[in-house]
Amino acid sequence: MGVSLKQIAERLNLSIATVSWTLNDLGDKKNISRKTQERVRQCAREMNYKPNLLARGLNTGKSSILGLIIPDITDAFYSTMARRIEKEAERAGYSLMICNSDSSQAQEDRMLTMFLSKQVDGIIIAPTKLSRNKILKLQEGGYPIVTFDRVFEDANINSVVVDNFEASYNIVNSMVRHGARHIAIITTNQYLYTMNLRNMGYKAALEENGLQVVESLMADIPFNNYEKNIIDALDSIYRHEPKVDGFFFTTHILALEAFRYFFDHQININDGYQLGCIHAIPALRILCPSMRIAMMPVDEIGTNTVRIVTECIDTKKQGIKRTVEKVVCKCSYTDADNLENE
Amino acid sequence: MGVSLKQIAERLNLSIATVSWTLNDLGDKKNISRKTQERVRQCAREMNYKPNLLARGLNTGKSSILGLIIPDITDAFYSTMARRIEKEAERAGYSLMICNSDSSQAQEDRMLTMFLSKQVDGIIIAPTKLSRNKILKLQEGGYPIVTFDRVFEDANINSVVVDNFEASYNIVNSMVRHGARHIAIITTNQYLYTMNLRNMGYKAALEENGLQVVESLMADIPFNNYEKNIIDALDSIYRHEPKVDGFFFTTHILALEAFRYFFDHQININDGYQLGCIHAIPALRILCPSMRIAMMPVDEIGTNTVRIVTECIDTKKQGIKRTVEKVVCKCSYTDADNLENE
DNA sequence: CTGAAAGCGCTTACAG
DNA sequence: CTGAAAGCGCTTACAG
Repeated sequence: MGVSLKQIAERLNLSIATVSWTLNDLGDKKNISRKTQERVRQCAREMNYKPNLLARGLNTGKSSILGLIIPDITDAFYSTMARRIEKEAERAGYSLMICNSDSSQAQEDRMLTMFLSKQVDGIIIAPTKLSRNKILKLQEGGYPIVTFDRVFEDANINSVVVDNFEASYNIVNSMVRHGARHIAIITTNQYLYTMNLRNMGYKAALEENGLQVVESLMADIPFNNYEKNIIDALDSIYRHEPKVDGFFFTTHILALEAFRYFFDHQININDGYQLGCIHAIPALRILCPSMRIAMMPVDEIGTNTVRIVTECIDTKKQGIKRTVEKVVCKCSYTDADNLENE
Repeated sequence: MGVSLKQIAERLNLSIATVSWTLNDLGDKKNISRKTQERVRQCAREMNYKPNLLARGLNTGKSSILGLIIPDITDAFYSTMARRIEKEAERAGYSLMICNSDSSQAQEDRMLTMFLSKQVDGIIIAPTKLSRNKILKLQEGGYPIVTFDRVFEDANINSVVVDNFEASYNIVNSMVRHGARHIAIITTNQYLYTMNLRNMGYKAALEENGLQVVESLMADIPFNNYEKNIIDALDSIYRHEPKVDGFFFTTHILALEAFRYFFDHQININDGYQLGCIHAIPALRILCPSMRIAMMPVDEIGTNTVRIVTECIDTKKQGIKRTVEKVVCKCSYTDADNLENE
């Protein structure tokens, strides 16, 4: 094991308290002589002292760790989110534990209990639908927790949300205005509230523009084995709706996968189609520079989730905290402007 | 705070020890009556008892946490590695803390000390060159630590390595055999041993095939602001070596970025060029289906890093542990065969 | 069959 | 100016 306060204290013939106070910069406040403080610091350096955070945590009841639960770190959206949240957490004096839930409730449950056992000070989570009750109970018990991305319909849970309806509406509306008449929508995990909103935004935009909502243009892809499922879905769309002239992808993962399909089937998607996507990864800018994109505000979401959870930790005050972040809808990946200004 | 063993013990009029043993499945061994055990379990369930892992860790000297330090979780290679390692760690009974080092030694240092303070049981790290001494010292002190990906030249540190020289050699050799005569190589962080090996593999393949190593075909991109730097580098290559007919990318990040350049400059890279890349992401299969790829064995690396670090934890025995994993060099992304069988 | 007690390495009132 | 001591919530010899 490492060096303990006790060892330093013994070496210097001081009490553990004196050493602890000095090393925690309470020396002046505790009226410990500058000379003693210097001796302590010197000795700690020599012995390469590192505080045992388990002991400290046990004592203070704080671990200085925040827990993050996301569906899948290999999803570029979540990895950038994780990075951002790590940075914010660090600034607030916390380190971050990241766990994947695989979008499975069982797994999410296990991560949640593990975090609680580890005495994590607060939890940030992009939850599956089914965890709602558990999360709600935690929050009601005064536990600092905040949801993002896959938030719930009701407003009783701390959350950082985004207007998914509006984002979808704006994208699809713009596609129509630029000439698309038969726009397909590709969703997955339709049961998620978030996804549902995107679906509704799509429908609203069509109806607003006097276009029909056509069932066979709407594909919901089971996320399990989506690589195969999307092929079937696109096949079906082309079979039933050969005049399809637009695709609205509700996640960048499906968009990328669709491009594989277009490529394999030698469909020149950059000609005669309007495309739109919720969020995007850099590769998409190369594959389809003209795609309309509703970019998730990663920075704002990151900042606010951490802010909310730390606020919950600091002030034990109740009350639901919820912020709504602006999605930037752009005409293309590189475009700086917001679509709404069209 | 949560429920403690003490509270359960008081409620049931038992000792803390009895409760602890029962809940840790030592009841039978300790000859605690089945009836008592049942009462304890029942009560724990009712009170929603969750063990405080800080306390347990402080006591046992084990945190059951492994630390992972990687340069950047948004890099697809590292995120898949992290996922894999998390899974393996879990199977071995550990949870994983992931930290980004940003390839900065200062940051890496801080993460390392943080992990030690948190009493992490072992560390897996893709290190920057400069951390060598620190890591070596830790290992010599008996601390379980293993490196991967960015390993060091000497063999004194536990590591899971890959034959970067051979991988590069095979890729470039195949490019030449398929007709390329002026192959550019794009590197970054050339100072890393790993990168250096890739560079040497490239040179060896050229020389073996009677081709000259041309300085102006070799671009080393400073990773800071690589998006801009690669543009300058490619500009320079096309200026000095207009006959360039092949590109060997030493990382998939640079490859993707180069495709942006090719696209912006309307260079049809799928015609008249031989391409090769170390590792790849799915988008590349769409952008350039004919690219030769040396795929990093993510699963094997993940399995072995965890195996080595847990072995170090379990058996305190010394001795350097090192494994060399096979890189699969393929003719194209979807190709199943190994290039060597050509 | 079960308990009393020490100890893991800290922090922090309390005391002088 | 500094110390003795309790306690955070566990585990685990030791004892009966």
